[in-house]
Amino acid sequence: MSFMSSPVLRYDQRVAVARLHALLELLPTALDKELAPAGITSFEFTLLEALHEADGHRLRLSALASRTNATLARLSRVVTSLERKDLVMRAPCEEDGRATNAILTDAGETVFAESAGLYADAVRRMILDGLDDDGVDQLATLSYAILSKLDPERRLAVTATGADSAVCAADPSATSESDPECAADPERTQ
Amino acid sequence: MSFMSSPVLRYDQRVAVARLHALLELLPTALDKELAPAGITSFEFTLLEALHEADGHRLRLSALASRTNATLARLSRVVTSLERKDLVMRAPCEEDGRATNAILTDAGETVFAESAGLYADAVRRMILDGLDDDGVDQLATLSYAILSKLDPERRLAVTATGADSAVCAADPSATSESDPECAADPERTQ
DNA sequence: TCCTTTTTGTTGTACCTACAACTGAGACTG
DNA sequence: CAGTCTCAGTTGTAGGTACAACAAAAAGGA
Repeated sequence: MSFMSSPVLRYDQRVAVARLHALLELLPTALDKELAPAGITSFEFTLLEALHEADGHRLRLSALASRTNATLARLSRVVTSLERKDLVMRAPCEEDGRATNAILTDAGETVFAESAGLYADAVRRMILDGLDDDGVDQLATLSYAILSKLDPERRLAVTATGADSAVCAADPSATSESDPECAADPERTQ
Repeated sequence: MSFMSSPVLRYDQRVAVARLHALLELLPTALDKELAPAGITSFEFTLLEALHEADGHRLRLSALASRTNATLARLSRVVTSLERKDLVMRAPCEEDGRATNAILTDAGETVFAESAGLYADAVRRMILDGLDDDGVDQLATLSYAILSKLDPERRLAVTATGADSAVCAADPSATSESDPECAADPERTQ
């Protein structure tokens, strides 16, 4: 019990971590500000995007939680908020009485379409623009490496193996026999 | 007005951004959980660390804001909270009647010392462990590239040029003639 | 069938953060 | 010195998020 992992980090490690920390502090707020004109947050955009890409424009809350890397509790509240703005509807799931589907409304689809450009521009301007192809590749690899340590059991959509993991537009055959009424996805955040 | 920057991103870009987004969502919470045993948040640790490294264990609130990439409003509240826990004291600045110094107390020093190992371990386990030296270097470079776009005027400590930028343990001669009574640092967050 | 466990959400509570309005102290001008 | 401007911090308010306790449905066992 005398040495424990050395208490301090190397200088270059500290620099890297400090910068990452600054990024964690600043980027979310900055992204949110870019989407403010559309009346939604960056997280809400991700949610609308997940619904847009989903079969039947609907997804179970637990599936949404997995896609958006959020807690079910958080998701429930955000969906309630989006419901008040008429961007999303709730509908009970026919197949499973416990489950609830979140469904993108027409108004939600409109807002998503409007904010998609806004979001893409923001992402380009604040993240991608200075990076060459190698940089993008490194960003993906590094992020994945860290995420893997945060989610070793690969319960999240981002760390899931397979082509549909992060951003594929819909995964038509994700669950074998489920009809569009109940979008499935067994994984959840916590 | 017919083409606007192409509305969608390339697949590899979307993957990288989605992963980064997941990181922004998950890492802060995960880090906070690691520090919970010490009774402070990751942000509070950064604040204590900044004070610990500062000359005379004191820093003006605006300087702290710059170091921690936070708003002055936020900082004011966090310092109040730390004051209630006796980890930090407030003292008016002798040189400038407007300014307030935050001073690390002995108890604060103790908590910092205790949580430093906790934090270093967490950072290693959740961020650094899977990365080789190239990875660390890429992380630093990528983060800096993005931060530069968020803070083009280099008002923040992380993006400041010079050796004291991110993590140097104290910068003894930061301000030419200021005595330890009033730690200076003209830059602020907003 | 009855009982227990797991899964899916929901909600009470507490805390944290952003934004904007505000106070008080220097600085600068005439 | 009055008037104005800027700077440093504080605080009201609103909204977001986490954690834990909860209810209801489904699954699994004896």
